[in-house]
Amino acid sequence: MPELPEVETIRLGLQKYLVGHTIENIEVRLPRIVIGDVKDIVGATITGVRRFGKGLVIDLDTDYLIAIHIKMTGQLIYKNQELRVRNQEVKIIRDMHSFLPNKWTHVIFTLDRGATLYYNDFRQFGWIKIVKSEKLKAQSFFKDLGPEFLKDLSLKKFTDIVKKSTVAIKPLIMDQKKIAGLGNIYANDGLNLAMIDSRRKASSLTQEEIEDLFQALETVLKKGIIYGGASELSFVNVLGGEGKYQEHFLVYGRKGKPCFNCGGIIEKIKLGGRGTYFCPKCQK
DNA sequence: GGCTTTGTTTTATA
DNA sequence: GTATAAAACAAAGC
Repeated sequence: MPELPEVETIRLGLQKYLVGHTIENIEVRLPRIVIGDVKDIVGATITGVRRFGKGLVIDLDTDYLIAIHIKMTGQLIYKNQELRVRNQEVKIIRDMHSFLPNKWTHVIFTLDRGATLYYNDFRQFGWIKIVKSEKLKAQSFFKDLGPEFLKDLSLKKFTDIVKKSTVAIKPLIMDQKKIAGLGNIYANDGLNLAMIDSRRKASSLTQEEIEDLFQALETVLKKGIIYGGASELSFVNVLGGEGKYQEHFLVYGRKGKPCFNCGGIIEKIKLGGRGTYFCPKCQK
């Protein structure tokens, strides 16, 4: 699912292709997705793209910005006349990506120089907010976001968070208010790599285990970014191409298969209301 | 038609 | 107020 590495993959693409483009028009096909007034940003030029946890921010040369959360199934796809040949070379993973706009296209940003940015979302969970830049940190989601891996989460901070919580370790590290960026894939895989039982009470982890987990989570997140994210459900990059991390899952989605670490058979349980994959043999 | 999927978001509880 | 838990929400595939 779109987690830190997937959203970072999108950010890198948007940063590369969108900066310098002017927004000429915005067509909103599903009003529920868009919060704020699109008229406020027509004519603005894109200056940069930032990421906060799983959230994206498109900065403009005006007082406004565009904040986007793609939740489970959102896609941001960039098309450009000049890139047409290149786009065709990108492997298409679902029919829904073949033609744009399609029935899951809810917002269409028409940019200058023949470019278009499509927002697709077949479950329609995502949102696009148009807000004054200074109000970003007052928005829900951004307001309560915790520190994040590979950015502003130090081992010390991580240790403090883990030690003072009585919640099971997996739901804890997936709590965006505590730590931003981890979702079900990377939380499961990181716990397997660190050989820690997802059900353990956070405060029961030793200092050594906390350090192992910190390292393991950074490792799987970096790996996710290197592979361009995991195209498990509907994730694609901004050119509509798929990521490769799903070919490297350690435990996520691998119920009944052998653990790469010890050969134990991976089990699936429900923890904190979410599917949890783990190896009962080596995750202690 | 019920169950499952996820990332918030809201509501309830301690 | 804080921490936690559980339910709700969205749509679609099986």
